[in-house]
Amino acid sequence: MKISAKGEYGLIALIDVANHFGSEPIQVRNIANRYNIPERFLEQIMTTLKKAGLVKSIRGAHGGYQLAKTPWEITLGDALKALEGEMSPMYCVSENSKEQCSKERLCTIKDVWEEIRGCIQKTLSSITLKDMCNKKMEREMKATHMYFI
Amino acid sequence: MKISAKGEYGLIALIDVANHFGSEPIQVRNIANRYNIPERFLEQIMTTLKKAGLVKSIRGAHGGYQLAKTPWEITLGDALKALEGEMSPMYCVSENSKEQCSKERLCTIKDVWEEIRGCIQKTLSSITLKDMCNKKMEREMKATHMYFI
DNA sequence: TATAATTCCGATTGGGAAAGTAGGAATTAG
DNA sequence: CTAATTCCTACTTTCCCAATCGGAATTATA
Repeated sequence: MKISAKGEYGLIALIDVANHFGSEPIQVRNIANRYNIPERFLEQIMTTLKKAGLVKSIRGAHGGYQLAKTPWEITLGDALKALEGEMSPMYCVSENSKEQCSKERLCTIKDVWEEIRGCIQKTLSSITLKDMCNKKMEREMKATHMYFI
Repeated sequence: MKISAKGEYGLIALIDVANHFGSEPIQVRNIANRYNIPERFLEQIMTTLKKAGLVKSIRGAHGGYQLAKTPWEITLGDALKALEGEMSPMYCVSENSKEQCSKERLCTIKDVWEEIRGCIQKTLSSITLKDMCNKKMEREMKATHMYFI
């Protein structure tokens, strides 16, 4: 029950792009170097994020990626749904579960999975990229003793 | 982010054993047949549950498995922890994460994983096998129109 | 005591997905 | 024109889950 490297890398990259919101596009190569992520792998992950409408790309020299929306319009839930599929512990409680489980009528466990899916989703959809950026800034200020006052 | 077949089968089996609490031991073969689980695979899973101290085994003819505690002393959290390892979305927030992540001091995502781990754990540790048995009985009564009154 | 029913132990296999690699096409700034 | 970049498609490699297998050890019972 762990998220994959794709999910982790993708989140890191997306937050990094969010941290540069409003400025020049960010290149895959830079992100990959900053966080020690295999470049060609991250390339593909960015494509996923683009298809999901979370980032937009600018091709050619000086190209790169930018957020497709504002940082407070994108939640971690959006991001992980694009990267990992819906964060649910069991297929039977995923949104796109086509075929209904044959044992559903007598299954007592499904309710549990449903509850867990719910609390995960609630948490993830309450946190925006903006929140993550803010938190990062706080952290860095503490780490470098750059307090206001 | 899905639980494995091992986790699912194991939970089903454990609940089944709980449903027979107080009576004769239940055989792997029977459980496997009842729920259409590969018998030899379930065998191994039961070993896992036994090592975790959730069931006890009786060897030889007329042997089988019984709960090692009462159904209200075992939570779904206990069971899944034995079967799947701790239910957390990321290694860095698992109890037994030996080596601390080198980027931890500046990592803003860990808090999120921690929160998710917490809510999953809270849910799972609040539900006992007894609860599952009760729920099952309710379901079956409804399904067969055996209402009291 | 022989037999059948079990759990127990260790090894092995097969498949599929995750993780990463690779080549080159298309696009664009300078 | 050139260098920097994304884009597209395919391939490889690695790993682990799921399942299978053979047989040993244990035990009730006929």
